[in-house]
Amino acid sequence: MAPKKNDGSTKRIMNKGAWTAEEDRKLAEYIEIHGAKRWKTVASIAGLNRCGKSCRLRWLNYLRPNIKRGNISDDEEDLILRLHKLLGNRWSLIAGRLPGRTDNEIKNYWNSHLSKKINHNEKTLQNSRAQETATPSQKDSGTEGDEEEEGGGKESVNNSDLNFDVNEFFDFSAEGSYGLEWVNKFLELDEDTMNYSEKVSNII
DNA sequence: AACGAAGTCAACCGCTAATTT
DNA sequence: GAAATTAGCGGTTGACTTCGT
Repeated sequence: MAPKKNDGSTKRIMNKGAWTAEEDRKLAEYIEIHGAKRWKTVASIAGLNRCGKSCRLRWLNYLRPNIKRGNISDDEEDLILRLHKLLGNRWSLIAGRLPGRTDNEIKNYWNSHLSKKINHNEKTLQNSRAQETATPSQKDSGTEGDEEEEGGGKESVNNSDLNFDVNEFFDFSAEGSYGLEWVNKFLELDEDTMNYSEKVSNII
């Protein structure tokens, strides 16, 4: 039998849309006591006429302690750009390396700010390249700038010259540590225009 | 001041993966 | 091992706000 869709197993009409302060309070109170698990029961026991998914999302993106909101710093932006280049649209992984930021926030920030920025940069890059073609020079180093996207989807990074399991390689299970060592290591290497294979062998 | 376009962000949806029974 | 349930992810939507005319 196919798994039931969502958790809307009952015919009850659930609340949708923006959360009220009262709902927030109930949810936070419940989680404080019982912990953040079994979202379906959280919803019913806490007296929230919401589906479990909605509760989970609200907690993770808004009510959870230590959430940073707004004002993404230049450093954070830079990190997002670089991580996205490495990981693609794997927002939760990117968010995991930015303490206090949520995947939803980063995804939104990317879609509304950074993607445009990148498009703009690519255009200017293309223009300058077009001018350079008058004097054909060094071969196009590939990657940089034009790969964008397509990292997401499955659990692997597909670059022209590299295909590996990101989770396996970087051990994202080290939750909470926010260890940025590997990122820094990678990003240092990224400064050069070396290809991914070189990066990996260097990290190893 | 009014109105439409563009931008932003919270929340929902559909799906897969992981876990439990 | 199979089925059911739960958790989590990324894409998308829609309400609200800001900006330009």
